[in-house]
Amino acid sequence: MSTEPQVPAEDDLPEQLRIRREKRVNLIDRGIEPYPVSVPRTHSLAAVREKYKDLETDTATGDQASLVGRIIFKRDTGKLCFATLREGDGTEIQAMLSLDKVGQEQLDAWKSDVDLGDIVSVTGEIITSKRGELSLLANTWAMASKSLRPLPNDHKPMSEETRVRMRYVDLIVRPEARTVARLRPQVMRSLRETFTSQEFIEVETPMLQVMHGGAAARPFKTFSNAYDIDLFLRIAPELFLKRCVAGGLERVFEINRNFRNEGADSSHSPEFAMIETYQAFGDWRTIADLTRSLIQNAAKAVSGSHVVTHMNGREADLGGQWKEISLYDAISEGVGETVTALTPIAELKKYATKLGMKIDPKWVTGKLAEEIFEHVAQDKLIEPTFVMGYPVDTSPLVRAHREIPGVVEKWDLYVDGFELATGYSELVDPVIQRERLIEQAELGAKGDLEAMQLDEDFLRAMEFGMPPMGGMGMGVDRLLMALTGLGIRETILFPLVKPETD
RNA sequence: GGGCCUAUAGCUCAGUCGGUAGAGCAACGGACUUUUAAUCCGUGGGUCGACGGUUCGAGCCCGUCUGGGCCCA
Repeated sequence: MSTEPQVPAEDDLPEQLRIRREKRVNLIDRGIEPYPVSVPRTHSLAAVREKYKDLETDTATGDQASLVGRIIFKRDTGKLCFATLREGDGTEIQAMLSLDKVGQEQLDAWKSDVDLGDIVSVTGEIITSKRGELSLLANTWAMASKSLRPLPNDHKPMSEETRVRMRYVDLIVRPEARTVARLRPQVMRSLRETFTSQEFIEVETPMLQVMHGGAAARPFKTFSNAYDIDLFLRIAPELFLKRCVAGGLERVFEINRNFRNEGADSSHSPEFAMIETYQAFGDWRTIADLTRSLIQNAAKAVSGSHVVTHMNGREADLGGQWKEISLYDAISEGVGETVTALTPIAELKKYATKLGMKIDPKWVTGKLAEEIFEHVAQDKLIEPTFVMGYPVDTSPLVRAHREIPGVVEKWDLYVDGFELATGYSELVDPVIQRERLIEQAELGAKGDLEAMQLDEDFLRAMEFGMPPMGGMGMGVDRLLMALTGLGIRETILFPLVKPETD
């Protein structure tokens, strides 16, 4: 079965598709190339807009230009035709074709050959119209690329499914889609600049891994013919970045794709871009400072200040020092009793039941505590908030808290109610690390599909001596969400969608 | 995994009580030398997601499946 869109036999085509195909054939029959190798273009539309921005109404400049753009608006009248050309950055300029400039033959051809969505080249004089619109008054025109499909209605937004399945059309018709597409590289550049300014170096570690580790998640599995072994698409780069730090690359980061074989919804995608970074001789506090500067600099890069404006108009202030709360204090407040990492699971279950939560019997004590926290507090975590101090049994790669028993030096950063980043004082004791990973392997043997595997090579690296370090992971797509207020499928150009079926 | 909503023209959507399928934009033919979602006259365009069932008759009711969305676990 092909996943290509099926084009039915010619005579079965919907009317509008059939007519456009006939127009293409008609062009060829008249010796006109519908897809020429090149067309005249002397200026970008943006350059013309910039140069003539102060031109008064109804002015003829005498300046000649050849402009190219996609027709997004077209109005044919008897002897004077108007069309709006749009180029990639969204800049638009009007083209005007009048009988006395282009002649009857070219005017008729324009009316019959050109449709909304076609890409055309027009050559003529830069003018402003009687209504003040900056325009090119054509002497001649040429087809640059004939569109065989009608553009969607410009005045009604496309459904979300159509936008995602046909992002190219979304980009043509919706300025916000192009804005978001350009926002991502701005953020990426800002992140790399912040890292570089603090002497972090970017490394690239394997995406195909012999064993999956570094996070609790189900992996995608694949197979190497050459090595005759199963491979996993990585769920996290953590264990390789720590190998780098062991080797003396003291400050490293990686921005790249992770893959998790789990559900997809408005904040989860099976493949997603992730930042991970490790700083030798740092800890969870220094890495929190780094995280804040990464996010605040990104906000400044896209909006000019630490206050970002979401697509729905809401303003979010990401500036200043951020609030810190203790996980167990928040739980205690939520249930009205003192809860610590040492509170027995039976008591936690009692509190959870009283809150009306459904309890998964597979949850360990720490997992239950985290679930209670999310239940009582997540909705309140709108302004940026570091949630400090997580249970040890859900965090096998984190160092024990230097004061609080049963707790590790781990924070989660929440913004707009979702988890944006997580940071640790990393566990570097190879003996304790081995014990924790063996516990994970036992969970895996018992059927926990998210448990980590025992990575002997990683442990060997740690046994050579890893410096104390802080580490952090942050979802790039989620950072985009925090900066724009959009859902994850809007921040990813081509999110995974199930194939269309006929 | 469970619940609810949803699928109709190229796009966005209506469709009442089960009785010949509708609108706007888009398209096609015509008029118009300053239009900005122009206006005016005329025209065409549908396997109503798929498969079954009930019925004299199904876009509508029932079942199954597929895609999409939301909520819950």
